[in-house]
Amino acid sequence: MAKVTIKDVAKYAGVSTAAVSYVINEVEGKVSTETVKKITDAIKQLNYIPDFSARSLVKNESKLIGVIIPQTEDYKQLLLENPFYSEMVSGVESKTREYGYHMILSGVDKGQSYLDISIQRNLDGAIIMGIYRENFYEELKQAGIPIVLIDSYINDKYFYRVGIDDAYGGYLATKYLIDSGHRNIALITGSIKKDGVVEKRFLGYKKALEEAGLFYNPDYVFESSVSYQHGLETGRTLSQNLKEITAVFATADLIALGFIRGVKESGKDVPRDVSVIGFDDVSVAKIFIPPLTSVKQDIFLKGATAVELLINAIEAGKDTQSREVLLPLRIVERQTVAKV
Amino acid sequence: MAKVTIKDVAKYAGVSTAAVSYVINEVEGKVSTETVKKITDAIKQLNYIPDFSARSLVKNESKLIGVIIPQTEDYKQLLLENPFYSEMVSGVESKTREYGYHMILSGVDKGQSYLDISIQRNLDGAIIMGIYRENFYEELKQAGIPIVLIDSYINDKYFYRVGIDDAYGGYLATKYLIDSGHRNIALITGSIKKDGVVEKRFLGYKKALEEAGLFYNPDYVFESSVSYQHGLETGRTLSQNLKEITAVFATADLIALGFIRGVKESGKDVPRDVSVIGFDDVSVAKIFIPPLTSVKQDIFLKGATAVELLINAIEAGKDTQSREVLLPLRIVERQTVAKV
DNA sequence: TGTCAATAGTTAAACGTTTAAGTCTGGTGG
DNA sequence: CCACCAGACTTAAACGTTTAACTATTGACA
Repeated sequence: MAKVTIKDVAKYAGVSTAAVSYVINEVEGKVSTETVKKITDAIKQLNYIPDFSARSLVKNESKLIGVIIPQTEDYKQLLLENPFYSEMVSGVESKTREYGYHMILSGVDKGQSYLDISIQRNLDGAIIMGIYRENFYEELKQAGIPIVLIDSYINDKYFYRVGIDDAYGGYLATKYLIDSGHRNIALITGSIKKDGVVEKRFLGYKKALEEAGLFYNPDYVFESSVSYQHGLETGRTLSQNLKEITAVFATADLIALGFIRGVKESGKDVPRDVSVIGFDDVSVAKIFIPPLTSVKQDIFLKGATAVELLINAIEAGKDTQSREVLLPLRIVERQTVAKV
Repeated sequence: MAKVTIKDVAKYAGVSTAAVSYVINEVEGKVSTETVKKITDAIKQLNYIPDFSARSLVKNESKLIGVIIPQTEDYKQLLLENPFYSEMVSGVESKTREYGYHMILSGVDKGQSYLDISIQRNLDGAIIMGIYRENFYEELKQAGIPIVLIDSYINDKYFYRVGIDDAYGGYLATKYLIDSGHRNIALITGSIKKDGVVEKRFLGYKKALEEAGLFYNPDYVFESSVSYQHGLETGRTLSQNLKEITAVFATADLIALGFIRGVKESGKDVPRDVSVIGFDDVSVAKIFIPPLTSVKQDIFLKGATAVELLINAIEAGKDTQSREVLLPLRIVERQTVAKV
């Protein structure tokens, strides 16, 4: 069954391919209403569906956007097991489809530049989640397409950005613990890199302590990777000698969950022996036992918003309203922090 | 910065575009080694990257595969929050990239046929996860491309399939509970549809009971949706009057997790008051408290295997070895079932 | 010396669209 | 009645590749 092309439609309707193209693209005043009818009928009859590759070639637009999410260290596997990313991708797909685009979800191979796929596929735009090596962004600009960065503090006007106020989030979490009566609050966190999301949260933590007249104790920060494993390990060690620490702010829910597990393994309890607050409010946070108190951000919306920014930029050209949107944050109280 | 095309390369190297094309496609014996060198140099110099749209047009292959996963009932959102699907997608992406393909991840809109995107994008193949309405498959066949179905019992030789032996899995789970000394075993499950995955697991459950000389009691099966919510609710109601039930087989981890939560809410404990075994061994199962005993399948591998089957079919044409692969299953013992 | 074949290229059509430029056919206004 | 124009189309080039068919050169061999 050979592919039905615009030529078949033209022949069937007894017109030129140009006429057909005009009605597909709804060009005004080029073809009379009766001919339009003939053509739309033919399209229906033959079940014609345009070929985006061919269109892409001449119009230089593909209705395709690229989405990259971080990978494991061996570059083999997307961090899609992390609910944070999968929820975000879900938001992206939803809006993408709503706008009549499709999305290519991909990681980037070791040596490869993201530029490659952008050119190969003629991407109209791209959404990048998370942080990459510095010159990655320079490569990206070469592509010459609109790009939105999610959760990045890269200060470059070329990029559109959607994120949250991470410093405020860190502040919020810490203040919540302080307001609950805690004084000695540990921080369990991924690696604190200059201008990274994690650093901002850390800064918020410090600010809240300071504001409350509390002493910032570097011994209270446990810095490693943002992973369940890191939480688990510090939960284990920390609960051996809990000394004066009564509460913990984990800069990601996954860390918090690991921590709680580590604590429980050691026979202690959350929140009886130590309180925990997480960050992100990933979907598992609420089904966990005990349900995790966390700084909630709307992850699905984050993905969806990125698409809106992007498609605005693609279609409106330069004159898009905002280059940056910050989504709201709020504490959701569940059962992992005790009032003292 | 205009796009660099094969013509630019040809001009730069002082040859025809055909020659360039031959070296890109590594056609043997068409161009001399020295000319190859000239051309590859030119490609490097100009940083030329082929345009897949153009290639797709003439070769009628896009190096693009489509991946559809189920959606929420309003068709707005992918079931990507469900770790089962996100892990599988991760497996798909990994292998896809390894083979030099890209993947379009998409849901299907209400009225739309999946055929549309297949034709629009010239997909080389597709992977369908989960179950859809019956005539969906008929539409799919129209596309004329290889398609692999994951977790489907559709009996149609057109499709490639990867799955597990669900009946065996159900049997395994139930037998494990029986071997642990349980006699009155409830089943909490999504809706049991003819030839669905869930029905097979149910059948396995019955078989294990039978084999052990136990009475199958229809009052012990709680059938609704495969969701955390369903588990939660039956956990709540069931723990009110636990009468003689001592163990529960949930046909999905998410259900099991909800159930445990419901039980705990009512002041009872797992596995003290009731044992629970899940199915799938989703990544959260092991980080849950208590860690969930479950029938493990390798979800990532499932996605990856689907890609391998698919790309074999695409590239080898008809003569691919197997049209169907069943992945192994095994119990992973954790802390939710008690020996009595 | 003439024939043939192998090697190393080139030419040009084709893939399925879009779109600027061209053509034809009736009007309409002067 | 002529010039002009608007409306409704068609023609054909272009987008960036691939590839079948062709050409030109060289060399081997009878």
